[in-house]
Amino acid sequence: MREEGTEELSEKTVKRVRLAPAERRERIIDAIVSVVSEHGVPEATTSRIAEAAGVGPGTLYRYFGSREEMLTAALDAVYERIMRPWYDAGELDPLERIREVGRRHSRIMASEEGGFAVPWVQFIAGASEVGLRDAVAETQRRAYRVVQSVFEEARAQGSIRADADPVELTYQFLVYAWGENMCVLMGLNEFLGEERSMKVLEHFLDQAATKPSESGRGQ
Amino acid sequence: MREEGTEELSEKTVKRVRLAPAERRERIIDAIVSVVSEHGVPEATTSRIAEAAGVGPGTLYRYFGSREEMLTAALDAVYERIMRPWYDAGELDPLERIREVGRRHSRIMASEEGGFAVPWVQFIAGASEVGLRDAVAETQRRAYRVVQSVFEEARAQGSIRADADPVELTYQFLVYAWGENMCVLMGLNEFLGEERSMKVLEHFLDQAATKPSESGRGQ
Amino acid sequence: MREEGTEELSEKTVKRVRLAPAERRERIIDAIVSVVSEHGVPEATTSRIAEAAGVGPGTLYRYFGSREEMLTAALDAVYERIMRPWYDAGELDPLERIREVGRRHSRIMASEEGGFAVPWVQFIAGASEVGLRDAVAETQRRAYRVVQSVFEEARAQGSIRADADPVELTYQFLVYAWGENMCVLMGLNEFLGEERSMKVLEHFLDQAATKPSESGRGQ
Amino acid sequence: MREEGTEELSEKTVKRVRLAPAERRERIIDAIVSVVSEHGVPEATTSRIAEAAGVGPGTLYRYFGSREEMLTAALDAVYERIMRPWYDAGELDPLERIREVGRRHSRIMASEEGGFAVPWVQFIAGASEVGLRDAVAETQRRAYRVVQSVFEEARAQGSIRADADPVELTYQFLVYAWGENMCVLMGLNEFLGEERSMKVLEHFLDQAATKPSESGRGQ
DNA sequence: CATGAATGAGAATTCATTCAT
DNA sequence: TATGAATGAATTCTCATTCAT
Repeated sequence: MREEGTEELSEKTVKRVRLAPAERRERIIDAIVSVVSEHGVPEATTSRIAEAAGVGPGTLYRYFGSREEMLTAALDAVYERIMRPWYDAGELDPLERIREVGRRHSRIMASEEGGFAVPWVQFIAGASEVGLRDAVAETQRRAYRVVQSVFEEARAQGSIRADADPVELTYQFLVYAWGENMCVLMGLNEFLGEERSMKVLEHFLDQAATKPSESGRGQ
Repeated sequence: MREEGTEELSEKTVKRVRLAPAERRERIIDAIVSVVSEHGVPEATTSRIAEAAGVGPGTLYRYFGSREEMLTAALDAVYERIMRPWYDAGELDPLERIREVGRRHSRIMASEEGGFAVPWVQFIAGASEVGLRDAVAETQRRAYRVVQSVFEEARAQGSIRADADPVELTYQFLVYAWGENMCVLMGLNEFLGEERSMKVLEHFLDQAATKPSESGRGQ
Repeated sequence: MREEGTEELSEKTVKRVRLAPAERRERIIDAIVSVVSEHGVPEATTSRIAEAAGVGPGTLYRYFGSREEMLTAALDAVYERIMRPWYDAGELDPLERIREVGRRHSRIMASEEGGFAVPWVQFIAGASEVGLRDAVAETQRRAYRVVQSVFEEARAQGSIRADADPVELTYQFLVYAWGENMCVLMGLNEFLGEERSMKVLEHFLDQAATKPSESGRGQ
Repeated sequence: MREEGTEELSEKTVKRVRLAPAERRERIIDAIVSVVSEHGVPEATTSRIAEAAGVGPGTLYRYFGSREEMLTAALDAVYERIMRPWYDAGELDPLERIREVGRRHSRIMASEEGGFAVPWVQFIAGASEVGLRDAVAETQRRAYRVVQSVFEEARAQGSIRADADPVELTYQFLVYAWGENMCVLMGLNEFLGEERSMKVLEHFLDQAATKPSESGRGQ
C-alpha cells in the first residue's frame, strides 16, 4: 500500500492544495481513522498518520497539540459515526429502533472491513495509553446515556413493560454490542452475525417487550 | 507508585539478594502482572518490570528470553488464576457449577483490585503486540472449550434442556464475562456485582435450565 | 578527540543545523570513516558516529536503516577512494599503470593517517559482523577483477610476457597490497614505503614484464 | 553442537574433578581457542568460553583478570603452536627450513579446519579490541624476529646470497604468509595451496638462494 | 502557513564482571 | 575454591515533538 509511483504524484498534487483549516483537519482525522483501522492504536504513529494524510509530520501539530489529541479527535469522529444509527432511526417506535440499531451493529460487525466498526474496536482495545483510555470510557458512557434514554422512552410509550429496568436493559444492550466487538477483536467470526450474536439481543428485548418482536427473529 | 522504602525495605537495603531461580521467576511474574495491571500491556516496559521486581534489567533476561516471553508467562499465570474456579467447583452439578463460577467471576471483578481481574482484562484488551495477541486469543479459545464442555455435560445430565444449544450458551457465558471485563477496563463499576451483571448470566441460564436456579437470584 | 569547541565551534554553538540531505549524508559518512579509522569496526558504535558527525543518534536513522547500512555505505566510500587510482591512471600503458597504482598505494599507506588507507584496513580486518563481512569480501572480489583485467590487457598489449599468468599476477598484486595493509594495521611502519614494500611489487612485475621497469626501481 | 544430553553428564563429571590450577588454566585456554575458532574474537563471549570450558563464568576470573587477559593468553598459545614448525624443523639447512615451514603453512591454511590456523587468523582479523590489537602486533613482531634470525643464519651459512637483505626477505616471507591468512579470512580458497600461494614464497626464496630449490616446486 | 530535518529521551537487549553462598 | 545469580552500563533503534527555513 502507498507505493511510491502513484504517491509521488498525488503527494505533489496534495501539497499544492491549500485547504481551509477545518477541511484539512477533517482530512487528517480521516487519515488517523484509517491508520488506526489498519494498524491499531499503538502502531498509529505520527509519521504514518502524516503520510496517510499527505502532509508533513510538522503539519499535524498545527491542528492538534499532541498525538493524544489526534487520537481523541479521531475517536470522537468514530463515535459520531457509530452512534449515528440511533438518530437516523428516529422515526421508529423506540423499541423497534433499538432492534434496528442492533441489527445494523451486527451486520456492520459481521461484514469484512465494516466501515467504522474496526477502528471503533481498535480504540476500545488499544486504548491503554492513559488519556485515550479515559476518552474511550467517556465515549462508552455517552453511548450508555443515549441507549438508556431510548429505553426510557420505550417504557414511557409502553413498548416495554413498566417493571423493566432501563438501566438493566441498557447494560444488556452494551453487553450484546461488546460481545460483537470482542469477536471482531479476536477473530471469532463464527459468533458474529444474526444467527448467534443477534439472538442475544433479542433475548434481552423479548423479555422486556410487551409484545413480541415485529420484524426480527420471531418469524 | 512502588516507591522504594515503603513496603519491602529489604529490597533497596540489601544489595544482590540471591534467590532460588524458581522463586525469583515467580516474583518477576508477580511484578509483570502488577505492572500490566497498573499500566497496561504496551506500557509494561522492561524497566518498569525490573523496578517492580526489584531487580536489574539484565536479570529479567536470565529468566525470560524476551519481553514477549515475560508477558506470555504472566498471561499464563493470570489465565491459571482466572480459570481456577472451573476446576475448584468440580464436584457440583454442571449447571450449578457454571452458576458458581459466574458468581465468583462477578465477585472477583467487583472487588477493588480484584486479584487477577484487572491484568486479565488488560491482556485481553491491550495485547496489540503480535504473538502476545495470539497467546491471548488462544487463551480465550481454551476458556471457550472449557465452558462448552461443561454445558455439554449439563445437557447430558439433563440439567439444561435437550434442545438448548451448548455453543449458544457458551457464547452467552462469554458475553456475560466480557461485559464484566469491559466494565473493569473502563471503570464502569456501577454495573459490576451480583445485582446487575450477574443477572445477565442468570437470564441466559434460566432460559436453558430444566428447573429454576437453586441458590442464585430466584429468592 | 573530537572535543567540542576546538575546530568546528559552529557545531556546538548553533543548535539544529539544517543541511541538505545529500550533504548531511556525506558528512555522516565522513564521520563513520573517521570513527572506523580510529576505533575499528566493532567499536564504531552508533553513538560514537553520531557524536563525530555532530548529530543526534536519531538523525543517523533518517539516512541509514541500520548500523550495518551505515558501515556498508562508508565501506563503499572508502573503496571508491582506494580504487580511484586505477581509473585516474587510465591513459598509461597497462603495466605502467599497475606500477603507478602500486606506487600510489605505497605512498598512501606510508603517509601518516593516509587518507582512506586506515579505514580500508579496518574494514578488511574488522568486519566480523555478518553482512558487512560479505560486503568486504565482495569489495575484494571487485578489486580483484579490476586488477586482473588490467593484467590481461597488459598481456594483450605485449607489455608482459605471453606465458605470464594474469591470475597469478593478480594474486601477487593483492599479496603486495595486503602486506601494506597488515603493516598499517599493526603499526609496522618500518616496512612501509617504496624502499621495502614497493620492492615486492616490482619483484613480481619485473619477472613478468617484457622490458624492465621504466621509472620504478631499475636504477 | 554442545547439546545438553551429553553435556549435562560431562559437566557434572567435570565439576567434580578438582584440577591443579595450572591444568585448569590450560583447559580454559583450550576452550577459548576453540570458541575463537568457531565464532571469532568479538563473539568469543565469556559465557561461551565458560560453557566450552565446562566451568562457571565466575571461575574464569579466578584464572584471568579480564576477558582481554583470557584472549591474550589464548593468542599466546596459538602463537606458540603456529611457530613451532620453526623449531621442529631445526635440524635442516636454514633455507630449507624456511621452505619447509612455508610448505607447512600453505598446507595448514589450505586444509579445512587447519589446526591452529583458523584461530590464528581470527585473532589477527578480529583484534580490533584495543589491547588485544597490540598483543597481536607484538606477536607478529616476535614472529618477524624468529624468521629474520633464520634468514641471517642462512646467509651466514651461504645458502642465500651475501647481498640478500634478511630484512627484505623476512618481509617477503610475512607477506606470503599474510596472503594466505587473508585468503582464509575471506574465503578465497582458489588461491590457497601449493599451486598459487606457495609459488609466491618460492619466488622470493629462489631469488635469494645460491642454488635452486631442492625439494620444492621442481623446475 | 507548511515543511521535514533534527532531535533526544527511552525502548529492548547483551554481556563482562562481581560477590553472596 | 568454585559457583552462577545478579548486575548495570552500553548498544542499537524508534518516534513524538520541535523549529529553522
